[in-house]
Amino acid sequence: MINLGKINNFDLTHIFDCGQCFRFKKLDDGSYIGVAYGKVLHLYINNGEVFINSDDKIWKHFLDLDRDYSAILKEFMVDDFTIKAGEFGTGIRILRQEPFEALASFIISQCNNIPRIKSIINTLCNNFGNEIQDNGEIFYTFPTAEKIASLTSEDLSILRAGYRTDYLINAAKMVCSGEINFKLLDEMTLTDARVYIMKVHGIGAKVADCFLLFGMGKLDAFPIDTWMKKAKAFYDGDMSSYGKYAGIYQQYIFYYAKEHNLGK
DNA sequence: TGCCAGGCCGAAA
DNA sequence: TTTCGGCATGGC
Repeated sequence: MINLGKINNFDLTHIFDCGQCFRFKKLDDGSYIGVAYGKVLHLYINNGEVFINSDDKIWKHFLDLDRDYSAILKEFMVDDFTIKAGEFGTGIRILRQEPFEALASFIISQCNNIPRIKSIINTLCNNFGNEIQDNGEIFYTFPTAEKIASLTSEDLSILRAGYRTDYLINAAKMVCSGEINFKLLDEMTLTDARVYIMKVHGIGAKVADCFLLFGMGKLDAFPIDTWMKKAKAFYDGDMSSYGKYAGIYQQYIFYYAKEHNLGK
């Protein structure tokens, strides 16, 4: 394992179990392991120092290591609610997930619970992803859009994903045909990107914002209104001036609100 | 058994 | 423009 040293605002549980990704699991020794970018990532923290199984530069990108989250938190925690949310979610980093994986995952997530989302995605990968090995153990990559586009809803019936299956196949086909172009999305403003992606059948405001935040790195996605309005029923925070990193702030709020059963 | 889950679609009001 | 039933399925 490679020692990355101390990384400020870096908590494995809050990163991998806050609901932004679905393919990482906690091992008995407290480390986390999963697959992203077609590779196995295994990491743990010991005495505040982060250890990682590979020095591939993709992990610096994936883990968003160049961003100063402590500065963001400092700016974020300004009132009772944001302080509680920020303290609760300390250590979250917004993962830079692969666009198609994020898109597919959040299509599957709709009107679903997290254990079942993980189960469906696990079945999807085990059956249609590519096999890779790490220390003699077998893992599976997330299937490509091309692979999913080649399948029928009957092929995917083993997922037991219900009506989401056709949404998934349709989105995969649109990615393959170029009707959805991630590079094009990359250049767009947040507003344009929302309009663009929501033209896809089965992608509404929620899935769109999750995809844009976790899959496209559009940190202004997932804006204030959804959870803050609900949270305001319990707290008096005002997030209106925090546009720049709204997405990150929103993940703190979302995580906190969900864990505390707020906004029902 | 019944409620609900990190929703969305399409029709009706 | 907002509201609402239906949708597949299984975790709890």
